Amino acid sequence: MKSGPDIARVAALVGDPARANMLTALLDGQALTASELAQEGGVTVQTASSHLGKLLQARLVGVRKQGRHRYYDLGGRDVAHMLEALMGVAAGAGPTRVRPGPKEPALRKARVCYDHLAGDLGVQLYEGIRRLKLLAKDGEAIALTRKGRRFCTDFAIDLADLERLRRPLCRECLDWSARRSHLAGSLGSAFLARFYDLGWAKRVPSSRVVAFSSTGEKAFLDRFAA
Amino acid sequence: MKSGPDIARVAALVGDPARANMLTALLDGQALTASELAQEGGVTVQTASSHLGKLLQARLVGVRKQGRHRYYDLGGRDVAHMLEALMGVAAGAGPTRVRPGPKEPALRKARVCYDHLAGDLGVQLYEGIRRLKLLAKDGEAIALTRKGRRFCTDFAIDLADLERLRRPLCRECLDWSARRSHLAGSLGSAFLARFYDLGWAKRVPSSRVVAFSSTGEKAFLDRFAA
DNA sequence: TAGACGCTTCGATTATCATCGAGGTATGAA
DNA sequence: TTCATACCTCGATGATAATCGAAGCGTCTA
Repeated sequence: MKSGPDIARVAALVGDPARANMLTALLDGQALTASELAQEGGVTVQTASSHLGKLLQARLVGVRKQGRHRYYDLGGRDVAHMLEALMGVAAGAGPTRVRPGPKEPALRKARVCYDHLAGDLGVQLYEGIRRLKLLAKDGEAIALTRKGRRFCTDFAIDLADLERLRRPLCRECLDWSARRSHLAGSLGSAFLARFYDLGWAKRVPSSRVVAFSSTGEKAFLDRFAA
Repeated sequence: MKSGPDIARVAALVGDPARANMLTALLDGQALTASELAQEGGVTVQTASSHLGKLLQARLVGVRKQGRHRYYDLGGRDVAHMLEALMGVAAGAGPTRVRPGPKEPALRKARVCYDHLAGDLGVQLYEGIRRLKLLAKDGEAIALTRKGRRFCTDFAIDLADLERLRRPLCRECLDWSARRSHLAGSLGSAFLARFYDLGWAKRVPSSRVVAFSSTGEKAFLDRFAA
């Protein structure tokens, strides 16, 4: 009966609206201060502090002290993955369907998932580079082909840098809106950073939306969704 | 702020211990009656009924009436996936670490995940058939190679049968214990069924453990983990 | 040193929800 | 019909936990 990990404990933590909002706010990978998270959660700082204490104890978030601020970030990639999985279920569940707010279509199109691109464009990116044979499945891991490595160099992504990290280079991540995979891992992260650098896209403040400029989107589609 | 699906609602549902236990009991894909689920959850039937009503409304479970019984099963594959993701986080979280009960190692080695094989042996199966080039990634979906199709026929798996279903043939599923992918989809399901048929393994009653006989395990490793 | 700021801890209040007894409604058996 | 089973609904009870005011503790600025 009591087999496997204690799933109810962590689910209950995410089950509180205030905490859920905080976690979702952290889902883009950037760290936020306790007061900012209180704002995101729609509660006072005292309440938020209590919540953060619990999340911290369960390792769902981490902290870095910096001066008189305390920066909280997500506990890890598996936490992000779990949250996205929850969204996948929540999206198609309940009689109280999520009413598609004004931001919804934008989120569906392109958003940040921890530190890489998700949404329609994220899926297009992944499928594009698969179609161009820049990536190949080799056994368990996805790996860059020779052609892929050349492409990255051309695209000003320093592979040597990425490979020094202990983090896997390529990884699939399931998209809750598109229900398809997109590219995660350090390479996914590097791609997104490059899009920012090139001025193709930028983050919309205080949301997970990634806004592509019209020229940026054209360039993006040109490269990857040919 | 209020962007994306209502994650707290579903998390709160899973957050109750009784409901969590019920869901975990359903994770192996077989349907259970309301009374059986009450037992699994450690509550009376009235309480269980209340819980099941909520889970049903949120589509986390489904029902089939059959005579005077009501068979509940998991709402879908995405629900199963979410639960596994939660386990992944719960496994490595909290100061109250899960104490590895007697069943734990067995669960880690081989268990049922909805309807296919998970755990170490599940991962070995997947990696084995990848290594043998029976599967290939083609764009977005994983597909059987010609060699793979021949293998299945030899292994007495009726592909034509499987392909009539609307369900995808091959699919990856992330393992919470091994943190690697294993094979899901109707093919994953067919493989497991075949292992039962061959007498290589059988289910341990009222648990998710899949017990391989010693000869069965040898045959399994011979084929897939060569 | 004083004061402002960011955050946490403590304590009291309140609302939510799981729980189960009692009673009600289908289904199946005798 | 009558009884038993499987399940659900209703209502009362109780425990848990979210919430915020007040107060305390570091840290930065002047």
